[in-house]
Amino acid sequence: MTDTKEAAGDYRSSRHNPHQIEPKWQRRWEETQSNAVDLFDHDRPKYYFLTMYPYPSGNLHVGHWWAVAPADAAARFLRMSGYNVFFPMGFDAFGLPAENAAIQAAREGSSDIHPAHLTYERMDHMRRQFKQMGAIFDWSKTLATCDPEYYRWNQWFFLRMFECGLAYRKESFVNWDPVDQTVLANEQVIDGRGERSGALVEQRLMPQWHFKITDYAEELLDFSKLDWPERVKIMQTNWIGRSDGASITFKSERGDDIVVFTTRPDTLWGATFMVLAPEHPLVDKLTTPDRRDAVDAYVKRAALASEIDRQAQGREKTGEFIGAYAVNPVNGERIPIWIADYVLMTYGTGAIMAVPYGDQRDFEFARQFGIDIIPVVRPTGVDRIVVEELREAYIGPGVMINSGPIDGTVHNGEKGRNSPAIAAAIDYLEKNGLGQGEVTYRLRDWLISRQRYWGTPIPMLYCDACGIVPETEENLPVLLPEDVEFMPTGESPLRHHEAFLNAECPHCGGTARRETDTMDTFMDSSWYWFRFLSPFKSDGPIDADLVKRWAPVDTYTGGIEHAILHLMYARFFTKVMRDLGLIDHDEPFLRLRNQGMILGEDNEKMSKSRGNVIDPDELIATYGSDTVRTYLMFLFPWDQGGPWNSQGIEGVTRFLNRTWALVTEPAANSGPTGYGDLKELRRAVHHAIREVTEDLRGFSFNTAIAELMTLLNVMVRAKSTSLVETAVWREAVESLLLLLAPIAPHITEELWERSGHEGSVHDQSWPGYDETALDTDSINMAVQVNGKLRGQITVPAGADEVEVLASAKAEHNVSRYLEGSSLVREIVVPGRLVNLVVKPNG
RNA sequence: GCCGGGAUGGCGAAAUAGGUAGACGCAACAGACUUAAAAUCUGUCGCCCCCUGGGGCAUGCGGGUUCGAGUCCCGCUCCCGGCACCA
Repeated sequence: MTDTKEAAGDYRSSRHNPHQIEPKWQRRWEETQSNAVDLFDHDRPKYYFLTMYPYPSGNLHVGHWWAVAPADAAARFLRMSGYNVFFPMGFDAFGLPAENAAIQAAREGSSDIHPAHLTYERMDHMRRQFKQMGAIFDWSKTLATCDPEYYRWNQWFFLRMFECGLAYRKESFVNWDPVDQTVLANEQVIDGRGERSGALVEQRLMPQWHFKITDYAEELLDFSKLDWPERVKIMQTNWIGRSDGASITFKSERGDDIVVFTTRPDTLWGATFMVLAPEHPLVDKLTTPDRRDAVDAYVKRAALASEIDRQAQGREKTGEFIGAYAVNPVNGERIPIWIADYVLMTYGTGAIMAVPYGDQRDFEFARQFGIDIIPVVRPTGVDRIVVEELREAYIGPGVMINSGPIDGTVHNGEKGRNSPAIAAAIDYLEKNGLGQGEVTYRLRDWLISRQRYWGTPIPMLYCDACGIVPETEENLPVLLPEDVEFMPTGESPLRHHEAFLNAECPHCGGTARRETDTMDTFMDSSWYWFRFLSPFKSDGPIDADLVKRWAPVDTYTGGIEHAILHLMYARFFTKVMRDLGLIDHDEPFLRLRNQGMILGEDNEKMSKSRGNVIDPDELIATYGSDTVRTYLMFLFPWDQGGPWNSQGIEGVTRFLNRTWALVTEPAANSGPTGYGDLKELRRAVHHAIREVTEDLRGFSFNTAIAELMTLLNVMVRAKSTSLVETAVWREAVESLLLLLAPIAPHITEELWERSGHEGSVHDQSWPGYDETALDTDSINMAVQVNGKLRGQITVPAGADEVEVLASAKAEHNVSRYLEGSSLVREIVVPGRLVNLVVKPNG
């Protein structure tokens, strides 16, 4: 204890001291269980508000605050508005970083880091940090996905999906990350590199578990029940990639069927060659001896090339003729068969009919290798098409030519049967048994296997006698063993854990080996919001009654980076649960809002290596939680994000200090009350109520705070008058605290108490506004002459057009512009402006 | 290349059924209080011209519609994000 400290304390006594009041209220709220949610409360309408749960990285960074604090304000606002709000928080606790820490330790010869211990420690720490934020999370309903009582239900779902064929194992080309030693989903490969490791991804053929998300492709394209940002819906739609077209069966000269998919069956008569993917199974069979060496070499080169290399080859088309020919089913033309890496085995059938006239890639290929081009669509206004003069493929609308039975039909540029020419072609194919209309999707099945330790074990067994056998439900959970030794190579320790590996076959009782792959962690996040409702339920994954009452989630918030992955898997999983009879709704999250990203002060993504990371703990130590929360919400629009600015926080500190002083300091009460002051103050209060209510409803936190600052400024000016004795003043103070409560929960609670109120400010009803209080006696209007602002007038609120015009014309500056001119038009926008249109005389 | 989103003072930003551009805040400048500083309070603050009153120009660039355009239409430039040989 020192004198200076005392003095500082005295000096600051009239200032807001967050370090004193914030811990005080956090303690009080915990003691009184004020954040406890009664999920069985029927009296109020329910509201399930969810924000994406974090990975337990060890510390809340400012991005967590940026994502969560405004969501908390929105949830608090809804609670005051009369809803029973459930706003839970938990941890996405499985995943690579914790395991990598253990592997790193193993490399350094130490073995005292275990992902489980590390993860639980970090979760404890982050839970304490969340409490400092003052969020209304009910911590009695939380979950961690690495808890066996959570992941056993992942396994349970897997078994259900295996039973109905939605989970299956197949050997397929997968993205192998050589650094993380695991397979990655397509979604985790960015520009040919592993999303996490940044390593160049290799193509490997491995047996892997998949979920049949493609069965739901069509339903996933339906967003009609969702209030979601347009761009998220567009991103998912593009990812699913629906293509409307036809599949057509060509025959090789030997008689093999070669099925192709095309969106332009109308151009079939213009097919002058065929291309197979290098991996296509028919390549080997059809290649002629004289082409064998060249084809083999090309196939080998294509297999070795990673995705990024294929792209790096640029626009130049490569390929090899395989010596064989196919027959165009509609006209009997003999066309050469090529292989080329621009045709992908993973899309469509891995084979295409090539129409150089109507497809840019085919055009480039044909030009590269001197293959014929047959024009099949004549654009309007063009009489003659000179093939030699074509610079690029023609993909626009026109009349079909050189196309036998569909000659003269019109391709209007639309997709599928919406184009008469395409419809005619499909009709022709179907009538003659050569093909049929078909829809394909870019979306592929969800690759769920991960060759990692720190995840949910896939509950499957390999029995020498019975083959692939599912674990029985009674044996769940298949526990992840803790006594494992991490390999410096990064290989999963499960592969060497005898006690885990050896199991009894549930079918024959013989010996079986356990699957050592674990599940993609997106499995965990595909149903976690159901589990929040009953985290300790031991006889099933979800509580059907509570789910019926609370699901789906009313508002979900989180980063745009999950626009495709997590959000699409969650939608898929919800539909699967519905089809398994577990729930009866179709969509998990009715309303979605994405926050933008908060960047470092240098306008770059925050990262340790750049040294631009903002530490929220330091900010709180200096300013307190309320200031940090409020500043984050004030800084820029939440859905936009932007760079952190360490200067601006002072403005919010001042705002909260001024609010503190307004409520705690005695009024000067000396000045006179001006005429209309009372009404003006009341107008400002009700205007603020209206604006803040609308802003919080629409997640416009920055403008809500600006409005509160405006109200405070009005009140500070009013405080020096005798207004403070009035009921209007008391209403103003109460309203200010209520409107600010969701944003800055601690200071408002303290001031609510200090201003003599019983109970918590957070248990109060959200204020409503009085429309009539917004009326004014007189209105300011702008006066324009020929659209240019020339003056201002003040007119009585009820003034009619004649009065307004008279007043406008009399305005001294305006009248100057009217002299010597004749008035040709008068425009009055009530309450806004007058525009006088004049023409010079003569 | 295709699909989204964006561009407003020195800075973060407000304002769209077309109607007074720059609310709110930061920074800056000037002043008050103070022995001084901090804090606080008051004032100024888009650019340019001018004598108070005013005037001209301004929402990325160029056109258009309109009495009136940050807002609507056409054509560009740049920035950010997603997808990327998807047949």
